[in-house]
Amino acid sequence: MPSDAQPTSVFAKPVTLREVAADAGVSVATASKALNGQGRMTAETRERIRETAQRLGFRPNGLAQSLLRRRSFTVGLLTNDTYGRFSLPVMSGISDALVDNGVSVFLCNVEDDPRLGQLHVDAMLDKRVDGIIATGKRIDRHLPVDLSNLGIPAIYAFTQPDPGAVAFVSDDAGGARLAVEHFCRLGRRRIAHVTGPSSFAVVHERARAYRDVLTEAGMPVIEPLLGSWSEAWGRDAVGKLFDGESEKPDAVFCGNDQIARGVMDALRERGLSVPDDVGVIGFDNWEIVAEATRPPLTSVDMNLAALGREAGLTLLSLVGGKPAEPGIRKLPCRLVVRQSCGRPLDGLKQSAAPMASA
Amino acid sequence: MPSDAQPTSVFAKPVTLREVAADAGVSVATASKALNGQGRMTAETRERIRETAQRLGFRPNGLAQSLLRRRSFTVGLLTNDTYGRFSLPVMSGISDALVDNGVSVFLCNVEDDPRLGQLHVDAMLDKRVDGIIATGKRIDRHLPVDLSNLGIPAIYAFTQPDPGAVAFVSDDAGGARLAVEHFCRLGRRRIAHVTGPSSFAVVHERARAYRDVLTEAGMPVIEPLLGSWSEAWGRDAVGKLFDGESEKPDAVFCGNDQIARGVMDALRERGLSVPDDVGVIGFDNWEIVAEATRPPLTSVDMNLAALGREAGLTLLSLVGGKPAEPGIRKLPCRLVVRQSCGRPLDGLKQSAAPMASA
DNA sequence: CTCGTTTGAGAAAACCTTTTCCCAAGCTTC
DNA sequence: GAAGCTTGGGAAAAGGTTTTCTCAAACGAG
Repeated sequence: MPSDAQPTSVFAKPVTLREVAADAGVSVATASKALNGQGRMTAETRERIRETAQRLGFRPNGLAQSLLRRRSFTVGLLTNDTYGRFSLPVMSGISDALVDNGVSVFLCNVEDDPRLGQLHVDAMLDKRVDGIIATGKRIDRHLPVDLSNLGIPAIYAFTQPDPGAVAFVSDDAGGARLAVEHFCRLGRRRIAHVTGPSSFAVVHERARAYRDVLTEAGMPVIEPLLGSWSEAWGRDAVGKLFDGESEKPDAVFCGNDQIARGVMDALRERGLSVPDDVGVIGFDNWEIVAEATRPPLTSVDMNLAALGREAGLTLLSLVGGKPAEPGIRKLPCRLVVRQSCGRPLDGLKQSAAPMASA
Repeated sequence: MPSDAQPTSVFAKPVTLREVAADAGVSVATASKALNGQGRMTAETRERIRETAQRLGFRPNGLAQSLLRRRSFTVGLLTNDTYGRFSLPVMSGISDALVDNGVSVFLCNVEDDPRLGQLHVDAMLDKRVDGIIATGKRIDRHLPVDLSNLGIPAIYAFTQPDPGAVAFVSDDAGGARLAVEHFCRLGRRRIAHVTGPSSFAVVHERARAYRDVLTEAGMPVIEPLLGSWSEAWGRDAVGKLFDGESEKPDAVFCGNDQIARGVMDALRERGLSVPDDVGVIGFDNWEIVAEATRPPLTSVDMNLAALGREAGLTLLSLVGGKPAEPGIRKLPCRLVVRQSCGRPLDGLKQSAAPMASA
């Protein structure tokens, strides 16, 4: 004896406002107003309609609403970051910021294929997204799409923007300062920098900050070692830093967590202790890597979720008609301290004496 | 002197079919038919309308179309996989399969929060998605959402389905067989298995396959070592396997790539060579890990993109009204051979002689 | 020359909701 | 008792497209 109160059978046709109105014995106009708290009517009528809607499982058709409001409550997110290492936190931030406003996000991976990019942008335009956010895996490359004359707002997050657009990126120089200054405060005297290839803009930005901090502090600058973003390069770099005749570093600031991991592995294989002999700091705070190193890796976090949130909110206000200052906004990084950078060398070990054991 | 052919100024209101029709001097009905290749009219009329639409930059309003067709060409993807390690390949497969049909994907991270799950499901329902796909980070846990009486088709991909639903998962037992049989073919005689915690169903499934293959081959079974999914556990497990008095393994099949990495690191630290002394195979084929190990890691790939593609296509046919057999479909894994498992021991080293160096 | 058929194109309904305008009934006020 | 106001609610347009009917003109056959 099934209760027939709930008409929700599998694949039932959604119930419309018209049906609710009919059931409650009013017009669709009145029903609409009742459910939206608009118009004037007796409390009794309003309640009866509400109840009917509830009972029937009415749910307003978003497509019809969107059509009328000329607003789909939908945004598109384009990315070329296959692993989602950067995009996913950004996505998550965007989604967080928008879900409360009833806005959903289309995620589209465009690889580096302009055809695919066009395909997805067209699909978004057809679906009348309210705006588009572009994100990527590096700040200095443009996605293979043209978002400049779409008729809807576009925002760039962690990827190279069009000129005149609004963009949010991480403050890489600031992040690098955070790391190097932390080493300084901890009493490290010879700080090296191992980073990625010269073709990345952030490599130069961070290297410059590295130099600046050390120069300001009157400490020796070791020419940054440029290579690839891999563990293998991190291991190689340790050879270059520790094999020569010159004085050995007591700290290494790495361009990403994978390099840091390589550095740490190589140091251990040489019998050097991290953090006692050499402190290590990474970049990206990719937890899956940072928490697997021995000891866990101190790393610069780019606050990508916050960046995504900002981007989402800004897009929303753009959609709402409020103009936004075009240009690139750099959002601060933060240092996530774990154990690879060591604790303050207080008294115990005040002079610059790297390589205690070995 | 700007060319005034293109009316596409920034934030221009989209041009409608009505405007195209007016400009071409026909009715909207005719215009619609002309652009869709429907109806009958002179080739001249059709061409003129097409050209007008082109010139005006007309793009049919998908919302209006969806409203009429009762089909939004949109699907929702729910996941709780924060790192996207499993979800992203699935997502990519789904997207690949659907983009050609003009279908876009809403991605929603529901964490493990029922409130968030409900929120996102409601948003999808409001937006009239044609169907929903649930995916996750493990096969034996259900997402914190109820997809059973939504009135639209739901499919499960790489996550625990509702009873009676359609689901696609990886064939973990098959994947394990692939790995162990590969070791057998390569001539390894003592194959160990280091895997994750007992609370995961796949741990038992794979362990069983491991036992079965060895038993069938008349080879010794070492009781599988259950621990966590971490590198640290992989390193510990090497201690357990190689410290005792019993005969040492010459191969280790690991439950994921991180464990495999830990195993390889520990073996190297003991002076054992991979693959010469001990072969190692991982699971997941997480390239970022598998390609960073020394040497690169042979690993079982669950073909998640293909799984996503299947799920997408099946959902599409469900949406189209074709019924699908409910139940769980296991999709085959494949072995990605790199260097950690070694090459066939041909002649050179036919007897079982592990631990050559040490 | 007339009847029937084909051709080209338009009118209108449908999809579902929101909002503006309008109207009738009841009430107050003088 | 009439004029004006308030109250409760409905009719209709709007949003943009597709599709089914309908219709007039042109054409062919007898």
